[in-house]
Amino acid sequence: MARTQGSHSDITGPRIRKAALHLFARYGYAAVSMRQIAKEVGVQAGALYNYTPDKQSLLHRLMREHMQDLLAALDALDSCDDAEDALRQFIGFHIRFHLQRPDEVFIAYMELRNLSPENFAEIEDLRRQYENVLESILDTGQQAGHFAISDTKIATLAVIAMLNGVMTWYRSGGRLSLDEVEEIYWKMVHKAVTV
Amino acid sequence: MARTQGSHSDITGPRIRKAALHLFARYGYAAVSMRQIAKEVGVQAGALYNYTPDKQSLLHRLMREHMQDLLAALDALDSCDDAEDALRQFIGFHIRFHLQRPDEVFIAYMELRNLSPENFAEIEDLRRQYENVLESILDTGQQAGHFAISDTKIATLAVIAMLNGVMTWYRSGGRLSLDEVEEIYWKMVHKAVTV
DNA sequence: ACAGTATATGAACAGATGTTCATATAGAAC
DNA sequence: GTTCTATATGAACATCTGTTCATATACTGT
Repeated sequence: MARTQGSHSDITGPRIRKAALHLFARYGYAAVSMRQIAKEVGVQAGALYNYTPDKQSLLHRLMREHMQDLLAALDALDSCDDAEDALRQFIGFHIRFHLQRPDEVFIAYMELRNLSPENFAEIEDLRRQYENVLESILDTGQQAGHFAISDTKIATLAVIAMLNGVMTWYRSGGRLSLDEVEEIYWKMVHKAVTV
Repeated sequence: MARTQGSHSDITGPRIRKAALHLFARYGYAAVSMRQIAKEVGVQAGALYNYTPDKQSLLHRLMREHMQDLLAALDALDSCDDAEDALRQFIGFHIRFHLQRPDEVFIAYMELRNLSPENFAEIEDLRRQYENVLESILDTGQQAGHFAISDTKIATLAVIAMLNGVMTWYRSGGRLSLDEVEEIYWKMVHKAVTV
């Protein structure tokens, strides 16, 4: 056999990335073979190389696109003049965006060490950009006298780490609604950064 | 050749676990081969099987021993009557214990999905025990009227997630001393859980 | 209908994988 | 010194690894 009926790069390409995303998130990049990805797509392993130069690039692309989507979505929010409003908005955005993309989040977090040095540097830069947005919010509130934070750099990392914790336990249809989760975290974070 | 000079299970055993710990933390369980571990120890791959029935058991043992050490160390602390004292003590303990064992912590966190179902259940149980200690502290303080927490279960996970964030950025000899880090996190957590 | 291009197959590559085992030597006990 | 056991070797097993490539078929434009 050779080219199959209905085959199209517009279809196969996304399907490959979706399968890779799913498998990488579930078993880890190193534990997943190109043949497993191909099998999930319903294709032979060789066909994958029409869509990625190698396995590493497949991982890198998934992570890069995720981080770019994250930054674009954050950028699309209405801007808030008040730091407290901005912080609340950030918390809600972070929780909702990440809960909608559990696989991407998991990979972006767990597979950093499987990136080549150049690819790693690029992803780290995107991550830093995201953190900087929160840090600016905390800085602004601090200078306006609304917040009382010992160290805004650390507070930034602490808040993000805390919010990321949600991904490990939240299940939709569970005890708490998304609104409730958002409210609980907002209360905790707000108290933590306020005088 | 066969048995080598100076060979002893009391020496080789720990060296194998140390090498596995180091390599698993650095490259991930799936990405590390038995031959790599053997090479780091200075031995042939076959010799590893005098010390572990298989690769999976090697990972499991490392994780189990780490969690048991953690629980034992926590248990050895002086007990505090006051919930605020207990919380502060817990925060300091968590940060210091985990920073002393970065490889173990990393593995216990990242390699859960590479455990067999039975092994996973065992490690999860130990983790739960640890979380329960913090949850009791929060419950006690809540009932005594010192804390104002919407949901102690979530607050427990939030605090631990926040503290775990320290492992990703703290470097000894860096900008902040351990005492300073502890103080900053204590302030944030204390404010977050207080009225 | 035909030519050109896009997209797949499937075999092949060299090497790595976890694990087993017959065998050999080192150390311990008497 | 002899016997027994603990501890290693190194070859072998079948299978899997990422990647390449000649080839064949499906689609696209004329």
